Amino acid sequence: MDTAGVAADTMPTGPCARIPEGQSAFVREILERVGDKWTLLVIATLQQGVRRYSDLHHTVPGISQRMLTLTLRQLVQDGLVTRTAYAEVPPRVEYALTPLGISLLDIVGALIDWVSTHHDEIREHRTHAGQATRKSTTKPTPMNAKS
Amino acid sequence: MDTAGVAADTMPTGPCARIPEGQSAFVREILERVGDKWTLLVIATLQQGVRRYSDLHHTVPGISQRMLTLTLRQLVQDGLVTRTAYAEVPPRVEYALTPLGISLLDIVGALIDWVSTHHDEIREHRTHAGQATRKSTTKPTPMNAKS
DNA sequence: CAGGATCCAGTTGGATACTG
DNA sequence: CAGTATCCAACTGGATCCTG
Repeated sequence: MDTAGVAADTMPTGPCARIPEGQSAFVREILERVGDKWTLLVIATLQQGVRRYSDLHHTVPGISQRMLTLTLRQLVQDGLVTRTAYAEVPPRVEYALTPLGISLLDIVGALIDWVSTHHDEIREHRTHAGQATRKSTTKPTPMNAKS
Repeated sequence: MDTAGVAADTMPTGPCARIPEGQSAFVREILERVGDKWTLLVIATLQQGVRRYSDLHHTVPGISQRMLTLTLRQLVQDGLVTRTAYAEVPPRVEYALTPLGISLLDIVGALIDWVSTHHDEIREHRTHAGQATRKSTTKPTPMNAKS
């Protein structure tokens, strides 16, 4: 899958192809959206259907009420999740993914898949890192005879 | 917008359809890898070819030496980027993406593409959010539970 | 030029307690 | 049950100075 060229439309590979500043703003926007600690986890849980607050609190291991509330509120505000509150005596609130949220989850699935595929490869690098990164013993074209 | 019945009725996957704990660990690993402030930006810059330290420092707007060094070191350690140091009088170090890093960038491209497509949609939600998310005045089916 | 070391501000996020 | 509010520890990341 390393040979697949999916979306490189706005990324010209020319010699002077510096990174567009607008593009970096986009990258930032992604990270601020899904790059926090719980957003993706909540979305992934919501993928399996409508969930109540306590359900989410129980399903996502280790999340606090504060973080769950904050994450959900952000997701609702961004239109990725719907919130439905029932005015019952025991309060009941249900959260569900919107089509927009589902589409995001679809993209994220590819990322999860990537990590599942390469995470052992990465871990291998992490363990004994630093043998080819040494001073260039292979000598590509060093020593420009500066002096 | 208010059609929250996206997949509400579809409650399959049985009672034990909770999110796999191993999966959440994977999600975490993704975020800790590419979810920081600069990693994706550096990778995106490296997509355009081999870059020197100062090149990266100049190309990625606003990054500090500390963060550039830390990000690069992490990427090299994970096997996503190669580091080549030339033993010249003016030190020269070049960074380049490995096939693994390229494959990651390919996945991330899809994410960028998603944001490019839906970011105006999200912004629209963010601006006037909070009218359909109110207490259910429509009274869906507030059936009194048993107790 | 490339990067290490240190200090410090801003932010994230967890634990707890309280409310409607 | 479904949050809200407050406090606080940990981490992130920027600025600056220093080294090979």
